Amino acid sequence: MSAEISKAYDPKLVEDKWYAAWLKAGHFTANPTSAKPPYSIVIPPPNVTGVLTMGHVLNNTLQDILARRKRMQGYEVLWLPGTDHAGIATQTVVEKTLRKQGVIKHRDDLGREKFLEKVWEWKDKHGGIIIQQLKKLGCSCDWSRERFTMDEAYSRAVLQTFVDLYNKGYIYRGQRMVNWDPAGRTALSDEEVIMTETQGHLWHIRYADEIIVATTRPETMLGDEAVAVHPDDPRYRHLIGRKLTLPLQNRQIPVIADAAVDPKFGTGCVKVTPAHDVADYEMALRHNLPFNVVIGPDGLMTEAAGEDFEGLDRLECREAVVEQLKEAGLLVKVEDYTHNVGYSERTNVPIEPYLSEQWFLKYPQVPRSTAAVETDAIKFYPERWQKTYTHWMKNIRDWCISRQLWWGHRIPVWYRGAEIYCGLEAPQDAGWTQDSDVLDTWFSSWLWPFATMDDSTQKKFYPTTDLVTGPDIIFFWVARMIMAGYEYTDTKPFSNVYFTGIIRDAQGRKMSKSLGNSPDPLDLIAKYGADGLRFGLMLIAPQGQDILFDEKRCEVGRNFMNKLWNAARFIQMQQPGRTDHNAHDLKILFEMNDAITKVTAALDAYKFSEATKELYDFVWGDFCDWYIEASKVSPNVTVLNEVFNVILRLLHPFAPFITEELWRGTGTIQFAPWPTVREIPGATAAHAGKMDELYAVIGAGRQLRNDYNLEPKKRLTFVIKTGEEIFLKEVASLEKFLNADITVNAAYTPTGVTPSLVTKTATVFMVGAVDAAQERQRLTKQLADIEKQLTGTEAKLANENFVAKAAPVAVQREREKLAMLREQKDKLQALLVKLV
RNA sequence: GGGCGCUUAGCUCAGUUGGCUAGAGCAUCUGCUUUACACGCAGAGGGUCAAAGGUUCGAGUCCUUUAGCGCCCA
Repeated sequence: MSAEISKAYDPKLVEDKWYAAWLKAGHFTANPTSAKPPYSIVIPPPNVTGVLTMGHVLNNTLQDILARRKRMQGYEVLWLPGTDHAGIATQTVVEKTLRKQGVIKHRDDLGREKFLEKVWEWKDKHGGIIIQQLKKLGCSCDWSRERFTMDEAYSRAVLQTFVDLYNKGYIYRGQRMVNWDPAGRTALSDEEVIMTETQGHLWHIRYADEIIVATTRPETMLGDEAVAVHPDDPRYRHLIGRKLTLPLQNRQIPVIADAAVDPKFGTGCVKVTPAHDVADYEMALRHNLPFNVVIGPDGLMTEAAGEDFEGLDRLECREAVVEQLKEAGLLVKVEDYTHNVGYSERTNVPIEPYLSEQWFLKYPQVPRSTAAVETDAIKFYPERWQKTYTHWMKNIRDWCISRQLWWGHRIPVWYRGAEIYCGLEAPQDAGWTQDSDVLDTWFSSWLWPFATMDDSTQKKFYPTTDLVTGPDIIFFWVARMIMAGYEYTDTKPFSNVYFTGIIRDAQGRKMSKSLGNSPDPLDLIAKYGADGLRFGLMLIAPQGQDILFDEKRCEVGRNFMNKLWNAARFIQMQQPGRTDHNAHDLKILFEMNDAITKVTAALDAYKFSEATKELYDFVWGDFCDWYIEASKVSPNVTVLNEVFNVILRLLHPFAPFITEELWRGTGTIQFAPWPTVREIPGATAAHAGKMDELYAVIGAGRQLRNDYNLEPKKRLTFVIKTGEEIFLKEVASLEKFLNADITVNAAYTPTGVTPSLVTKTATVFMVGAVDAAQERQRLTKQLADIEKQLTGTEAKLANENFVAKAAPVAVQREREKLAMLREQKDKLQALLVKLV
């Protein structure tokens, strides 16, 4: 620390400097040959082309806190970073950009290879941004081990996994109804579909004299192959087996009976569109109906839809169909109707059920993975996510893993006529064509905890210890990693999973780019410092609760860093003096031990905001408000330094930069030992209690001063009436705190009107100021307060049940309280009598 | 329809296995260039703990029901 230290803390002069120094020293690099016990955590890989959001700030601050504390606790720490290729998101962004630039209309214009070149170019240009941003935040990742899901070695592991699961029979190909994203022109897994309650209509259409069907999607009628009724529905039994003419298409379709029909829905007869509805598809299989595809993969109507409709977008077609039905007099009525519609997580367009040839995975290791979480072999924080996990695992369905994209790991399967070959390399002989699909991005990220590690790293650091992620990807990622871990490493991939809350804006809305309510973390870092941002956020991030973020929070963090900075300035200005432990020293040393205990326990339990609050209160309240103020009377520089040293160490995981800057110990604070409680003679809870009473008297004195509007500058005179010894010893500090001349006198009797306040063990008299009326009012109010409490306590003790059944400690406590309150009451009454 | 969570001061939230007068930060009000800090100091006001019922000597805390909000799954 330089001799001249500025009044206000400026993080800009500190943060980048230290981060560069840490990198240069290689402090974040994990050593697999170390003798220290291992601690490891893998980053949830952000989208390679993404930028830092508040969600990332939260998530990565938590991981950094875990990693930094473990380093201080003597672990060999690996925090493994990396990015995800995010197939559909990245491809969409690149395609959109090229389109805007006028380079192409569609990726087909470039062709697969050229397009992929463009994506790689994009990745090289934008791929590093989020990594740089994580560094700004102070993340202590081992950058030498940074991985990308499309790295050569990683890709090989992904393909190897596919081949292996194929050979084991877990992977199969089949013609199925899948969730189709017509904008991305790809299949999606169930998890990528977001069900949204949508206001729509229910159109009632007359198919024949007696048959009216109700539908939310009239455009699909062009592909109808039947009308179905419930077999026991008396209204329609006589129609089963008959044929009717499908309106607009003039095709003959049968009336069939199927128990899946709900007689209560609409009129009780439903249209059956085998190729465009999941339930209808199942029904068609049962009844051997043809699959008539009228909506193409691009969301446009096909030739089969008829010449009036071919080429129309599915939503335009809906209007056109309704219009023609209306003209034909077949539209019976239209009702408003609220129903759930699936939207693509990525492109935000309504999902189309679509019949296509896709690859599916039957999940391996399901029972073992389910049990792991149920038995706490893998522990979830907060615990309640267990239920969500278990429910999903017990209702697990095969995973559609093929995507009709170009950006990703291409499926390692080749075809030649009816022959299929699955392997890491293409077959040598001629005539083979590779499957054109790529794998779902999550099919690569489920291998992340181990596929990112080379052998020696794995040997030391796998399985990993903690995982920090959002509950929104519990199925996408967490569950799948557990299954992959057991399948490929025969062990769990991590022991603890901490689920963060979701960051929302001050109005509780999810932060999103389109709403523009997501502040740029880099702006916040520039304004408040990374430490301030981290600390402010940690203060409001309780376990498992969503976080309503407001920029004001960062101010609290910044102010706290400034407070810490100025405490350091104060200490720096002190001259060595006294070395004994006075009452204030013992008090702060007790509180220090208490803080060490509480912060350690909170972090052990993953209660980050509790730890942060404890630090805030200890530093600002105990240390700055009381101990530094007391030090102004007579400092003990050794104790000031010892306590401050502990503060810096406790705070380092939360605020790495400023603590390193202020650190006066040897070497970097990053490897300074995590504080532990030290036995200090006299630094007891009993002593701290006495000191709290002293502080209460100071509070009473200040209150008297304020109540009588006396300036802080004005020197006052107080008499403290008490038999407590500590007050006699602390006259000097009382005088400093109260800016007053203090007399301690156990037998004091005031003459005339003397404002006073009664505390638990003392009465504080402010000698000299006079206002009988005001004083009577004050004392009366205080007396009323005491009497109210007294009534409650008396009632409690008068209750035989309480005395008989309550814990003896509780009863004893009440008795002591009663005695104290009676004493206070007597004192107040005596004072009031004198005022008359 | 099933599951989970939330409801405490104007705002955002703490509140351990039930037990001192329910706390903090922000905001508000009063007074302060007190020689670490106005990103500060001292003090004050502000709450029927969503509602009802129950268990208990005692409920913000445990149980039941209801209402509102949010999320997940069908």
